[in-house]
Amino acid sequence: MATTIKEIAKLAKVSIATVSRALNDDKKVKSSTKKLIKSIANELNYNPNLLARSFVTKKSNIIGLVMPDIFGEFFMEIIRGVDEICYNHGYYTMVTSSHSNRSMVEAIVDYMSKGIVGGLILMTPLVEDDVKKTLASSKIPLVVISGKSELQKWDSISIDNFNGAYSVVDYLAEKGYKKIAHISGPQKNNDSIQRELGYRQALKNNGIEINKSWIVTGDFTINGGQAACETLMKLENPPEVIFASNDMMAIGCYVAARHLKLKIPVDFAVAGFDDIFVSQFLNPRLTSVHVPIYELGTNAAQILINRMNGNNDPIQNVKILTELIVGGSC
Amino acid sequence: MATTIKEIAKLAKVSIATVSRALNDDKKVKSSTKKLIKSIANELNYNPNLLARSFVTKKSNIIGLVMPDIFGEFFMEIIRGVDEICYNHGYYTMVTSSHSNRSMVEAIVDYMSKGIVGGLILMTPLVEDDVKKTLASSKIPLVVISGKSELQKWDSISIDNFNGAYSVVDYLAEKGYKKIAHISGPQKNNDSIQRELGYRQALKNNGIEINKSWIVTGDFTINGGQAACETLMKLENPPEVIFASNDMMAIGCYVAARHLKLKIPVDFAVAGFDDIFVSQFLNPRLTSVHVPIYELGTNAAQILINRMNGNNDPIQNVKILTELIVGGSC
DNA sequence: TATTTGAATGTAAACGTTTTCATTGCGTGG
DNA sequence: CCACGCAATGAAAACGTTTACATTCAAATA
Repeated sequence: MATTIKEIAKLAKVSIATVSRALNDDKKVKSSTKKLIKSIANELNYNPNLLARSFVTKKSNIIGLVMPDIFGEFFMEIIRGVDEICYNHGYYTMVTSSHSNRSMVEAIVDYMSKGIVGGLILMTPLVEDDVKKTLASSKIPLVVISGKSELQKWDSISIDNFNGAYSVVDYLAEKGYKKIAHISGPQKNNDSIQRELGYRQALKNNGIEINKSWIVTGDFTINGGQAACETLMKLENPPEVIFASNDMMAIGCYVAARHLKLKIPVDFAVAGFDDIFVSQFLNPRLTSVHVPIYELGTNAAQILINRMNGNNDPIQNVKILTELIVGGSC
Repeated sequence: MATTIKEIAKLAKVSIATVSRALNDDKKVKSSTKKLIKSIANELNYNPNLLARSFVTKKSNIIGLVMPDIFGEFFMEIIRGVDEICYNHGYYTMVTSSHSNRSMVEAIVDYMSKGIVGGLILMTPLVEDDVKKTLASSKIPLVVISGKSELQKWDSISIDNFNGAYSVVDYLAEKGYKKIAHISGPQKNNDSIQRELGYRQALKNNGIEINKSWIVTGDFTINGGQAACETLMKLENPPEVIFASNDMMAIGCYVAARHLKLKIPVDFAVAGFDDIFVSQFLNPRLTSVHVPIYELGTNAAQILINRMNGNNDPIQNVKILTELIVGGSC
C-alpha cells in the first residue's frame, strides 16, 4: 500500500503532526527537520492521500463542471479551458451532463451533496427558477456560465451576445442589405434572446423596419435551420440575407440552398453566430461571430478557484467579447 | 452542515452500525428497522459523504480519464461515452490531459497516486515504454483506448484501423482507380501505422504495385494534409486519388485543391478516415471511414466498471468495427 | 536566580463511514 | 429446563490527515 505520514514520522523520529506540518510548509517547523522530513518523503515516494485530507479539512480541490449536454465543440472547449486552469492550480476537473433523463437540478444536487467537489461550474444557457433555488442553498462556491449575467447573485461569465449579433447585422445593413431575416434559437434560451435583441436593435439603428414574417424560430440544429430557411425562401417576399442565431442553423441554410437549387451568396446570403470549426470549411466560408469559448472555461475556473481560496471580492459578472468574422457567405 | 448517520442513529434509537447496514441493504437488519431508518434518512435528506466512504473502503467510484489532449470531437465523444456509462452506474468522471508540458506518465501517476480515482481509462494512440512501466505498477484497474490492442497486458479497446483502411482502399480499387496515394499520420502513431498496413494490403490484394513516391508522411493536421497533397499533385506522375489517414488531412487536400485550382473529384479524388462531423458538409461530401467513437468511450467505461466491481475474467481486447461512408469525393 | 517568553515538537481528538468482533435475547431440540 | 444456534444489534477500531491544545526546553528578561 502507499506510504503514509506515519512511516515518515517513524523514520524521521518525530510525530506525525510534525510531518504534516513540515510537508505543508508550516513556519513553526525547524528548517533542518523540515529538510529531513521532506527528503524522506521524497525517498519513499510519498503522496498525500487526498481523500483523507479533503475529508478532514472539508475542502476538496475537485471542481465539478455540470453541463446540459456533452456534445460538440462548444462544450469541448469549455472543458479544455477549465481543465487547463485546474491543472495549473493543482485542482481536478469532474464533468457531467444532465443526461436527458435527469434535470439540471438533480445533476447539481448530486455534485453538491456528496462532498466530493469543492466548487461548481454550471454551464447552462438558461438558469431556471428551480435551479436558482438549488444554487441559492449551495454551501460551496459556484460560477455560472450562462447566456445572460445573473447579476448580483453569483459570479458569472457570459458571451456578449447582444453586441455580437448587433455587429453582424450592422455589417449586413452597411453592406446595403435591406431585407434581413433572422432565425432565432429556442424561445427561452438566453443566448437566443440576447441575439435577437441585438438583431432588432441593429435594424432599428439602421432605419430598417422589422418585418415579423422574417423572424422565424429555430432550435439551434441543422434540421431546424434548414426548415426555417425553406420557410423563409418560400415567402412571397423572401429576404436577401438570413442571420441565423447559431452556425448550426446557418449550415442548415446551406443544406436548404442545395435543396432549393439556390446559390449562396448570389440568390440569398447567410450569416451565423459562434464561428464553429466547421464554418471555415463551408463553401463559401460562413460569415459569423467568433466566440472565444475556451476563455469562457478558463475565466470560470479562475474565478472559482479564487473563491475556493477565500477570495471575498464582490460578485463578478464577466462578459466575453466577440469578434466578427467575415466570409464569402454575404 | 450535512446530516450524518449519527443523527439518524439518534432519531432511530439504534447504533450507527445499524444505520450503516440498513442503508447499505444488509440482510441482517430487521426489515422493520430498515424501513424506519430509511424513512428517517429520507426525511433528513441524508446523503452519504462519499469522501468518508471512499476513505474507509479504499475504493473510489471516480473514474479518471487521461487523454493526450482535450480537443476536437474525437475526445469529446470519448468523454460523452464514458460519462454516460459512469452516470448510469453511479460513478463519476474526472478528466485531464497531459497538458503539453507534462508527460502522459506524470498525468497518470498523478491520478493513480492521490487515492482519488478508483479506476483509470487511458486514451492514447501510442503506449510508450515508460507508460507501460507505469501502468504495470498500477494498483487500480485500468483500460486502454489505443490505436492497437496491447494484448495480454490490459483490457483495451481499439479501432479496427487495418480493416477500415483496407475497406476504403479496396473500394477505390474496385472503382477502377489504379494510382492510389496515401498520406500517412505521424510515424509512431499506432492508428497511422495500422491504417497504412491496411492500405498496403488492399493494394496488394488488388494486384496494384506500391509506388513509394505516392506514400507521404503527414501529421494529422489540415496544414500537413495540404502540404502533402501539394507534394503529390506536383509529381511528374501524380496519383488519381489520395487516401488520407484522417479526415483532417483530407480537408487539407480540399484546401490544396482550391489553391491548385483543381476540382475534386474530377482532377483528383480524396478519401479520409474518421468521418468527423465536418466531413458531411464538405463539398463534395468526403468519402471516409466512420468510427463509432462514442462506443469506444462506453465500452471502455463498462469494462472498467466491471473490473472495479471485482470482475476477474481474462483480459479483453475489444476491436471496434468501422463503416465505409461513400461520398462524392471519389 | 526566578520567571517569562516563545520556538519546536508532541498528544490526541476529530472527521463520517464501514466492518470485525462481541453481545443480547429468543426460539428450538434434546 | 438446559444448551445451542441464530437473528439482530451494539461497541469500538480503523482509515490518513489536520489541528487545537499541551508540553518541553532554552533563551531572555527582571
